[in-house]
Amino acid sequence: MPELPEVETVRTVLAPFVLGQTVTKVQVNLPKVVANLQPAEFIQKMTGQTIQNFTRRGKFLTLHLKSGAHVVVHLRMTGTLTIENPTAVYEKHTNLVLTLQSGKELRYIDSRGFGHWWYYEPNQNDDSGQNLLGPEPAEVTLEYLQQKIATRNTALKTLLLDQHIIAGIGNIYADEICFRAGIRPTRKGSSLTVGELQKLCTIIPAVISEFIQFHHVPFEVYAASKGTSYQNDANLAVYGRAKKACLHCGQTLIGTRIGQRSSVYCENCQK
DNA sequence: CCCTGCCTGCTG
DNA sequence: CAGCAGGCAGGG
Repeated sequence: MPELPEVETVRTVLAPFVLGQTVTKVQVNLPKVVANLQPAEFIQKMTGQTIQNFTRRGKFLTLHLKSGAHVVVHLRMTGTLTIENPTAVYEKHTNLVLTLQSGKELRYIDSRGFGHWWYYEPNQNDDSGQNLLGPEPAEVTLEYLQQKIATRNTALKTLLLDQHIIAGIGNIYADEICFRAGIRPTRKGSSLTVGELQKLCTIIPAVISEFIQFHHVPFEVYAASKGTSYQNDANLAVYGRAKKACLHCGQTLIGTRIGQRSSVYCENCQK
């Protein structure tokens, strides 16, 4: 569910509540959430740790602990993180809870249970997948796209969704990027002109950073929606708008499937 | 490369 | 009720 801009929102909104905090208690309510440890081991290793930094890479979040260990969190489709007082009612599917020295709780809620947490000791190899990610959208260059996109006989949309090529783009922003670039998501990477690759190079970071801005909400707003409202709907040009009028030309937007993912584009504005 | 499984919940 | 959901790994 959350893509890079949403994950970045989670990070910036929650950072003030977790930085410098010591974990006083750990609850694991759904064992499989912790991907690389048994719940009891995770609880034992995490209790008493101090959170020194909270970073994002693609759609992955990392809690850096003062001990040198680190914890990776991936929200997948439905994972959310919230800060609550211990007295607050527990949402259904509250799968993991870290109680902080402030008295507040960092709660991980995930109805589908696809998301994961990984714990790594200081010198342990991080096999969460975040080390295999492509560059952040802001780091993409024309040369890189020529090498990774222009050589591929695969739909542009599918390539944009590949985290090994570029980190952080999901189904929403893949469609939005294609629309903004005026390129049909069905186009093969190999069919793109240098001009189009150049356009992508500018538009990919622009769209991602714009939505990070849109999502910048005060904690109260974030908390009120239980970490699920990212305030992006009003700013989406094509995602979720199949059969509606294109905001640029008025033509009916096409809804289709590309690589098993729902996709929307404008036949007139995108070539 | 395509396809499935992982899960629950919401929508038509 | 079927079908679909903003993600990803694993297998063929």
